[in-house]
Amino acid sequence: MTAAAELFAERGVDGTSIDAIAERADRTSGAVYDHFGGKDGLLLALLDSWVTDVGAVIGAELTTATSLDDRLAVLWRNVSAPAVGDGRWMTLEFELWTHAERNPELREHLTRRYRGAWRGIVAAAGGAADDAGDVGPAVIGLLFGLEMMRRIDPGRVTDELAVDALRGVVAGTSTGASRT
Amino acid sequence: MTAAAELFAERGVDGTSIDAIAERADRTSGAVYDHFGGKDGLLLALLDSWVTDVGAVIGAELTTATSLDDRLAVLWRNVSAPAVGDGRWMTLEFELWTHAERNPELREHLTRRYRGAWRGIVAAAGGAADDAGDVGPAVIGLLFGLEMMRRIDPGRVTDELAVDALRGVVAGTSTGASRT
DNA sequence: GTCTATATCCAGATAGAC
DNA sequence: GTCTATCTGGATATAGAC
Repeated sequence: MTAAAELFAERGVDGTSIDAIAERADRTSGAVYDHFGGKDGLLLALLDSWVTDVGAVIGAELTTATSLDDRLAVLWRNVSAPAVGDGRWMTLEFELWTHAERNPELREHLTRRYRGAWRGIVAAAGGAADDAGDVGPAVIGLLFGLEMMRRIDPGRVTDELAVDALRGVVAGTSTGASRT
Repeated sequence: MTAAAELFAERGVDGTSIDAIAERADRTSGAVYDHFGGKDGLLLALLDSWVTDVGAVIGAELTTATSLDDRLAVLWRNVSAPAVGDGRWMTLEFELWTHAERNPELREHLTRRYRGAWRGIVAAAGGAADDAGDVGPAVIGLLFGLEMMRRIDPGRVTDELAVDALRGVVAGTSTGASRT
């Protein structure tokens, strides 16, 4: 799975053959098929493992963050410069999303996964624990979108910009936000 | 190019062969190579054509939108339910981004393209025309990220949520926003 | 659990004729 | 500007032995 994560990040999922993965892991393709059933199964297994790791890191860092801005900065840091993987897992995450668009089984898996993440955001981003609705998708969406923009023009998306934008989204989607 | 756009959206860029594109266009692969030089050239041409179309639609719709919320709704509608293409161009856009991650030439092209888009956002989203910095990447990032979330769970990301979140981001990243 | 060997198929790309 | 023909390489997936 480590070999697959590396190669997927380097060459993309479609650009990586099972043989290449097996070779990097000092195995043969037969073993990969036996374990994961194919590339999709490997993708799913990888996805699950990654979510666990990043979630754990964020959870740990949040316990030492006091202000809202600190907590938002923790989220952003784990997206823009994560300690997990080789620091490029967002590339892989976007690719998983693309694949899910055309694979119903994978899409259902992602739906479940993201619903959990959205729920987790409420505690991290707001104080309003009763607001289980809009903050989650808005904050995660913004985190992902900002990272996309940052990859396109790294100098343009600063940490300060990210926290400013996140604070705005939290204010705009929390319960009781003013609506024009 | 229409054939390519359709097939890319249906099966993904890597899942589409030049032969398949040529066949749908009632041509042969030789003609495609002659015109675009290969799949990457075709991708670039497609990208340019799409930007022109969507930009024109948004520009037209913005002239009839008066309030800030109306203008933000115009932006969101053209991302979540665009009139251009078969309504699924965001899938293609995300895939182009993924390819750009591993193709410097394509990435430079995207950087130029997005810088233009960010500039265009200032007029649409704010009143503050002097604030050429943070609003653009923040708003486009949020639009893209929200659309990602909507694809994962369509019922969860309503138009109202999107406009609320966009309004928050505009407030948070405009000049003079309060910083804690 | 992993290997070898192989079946089957399709990809990108180019040369040269029309 | 488009075609046919073809070279060359690599992909998925499985069967069966160890």
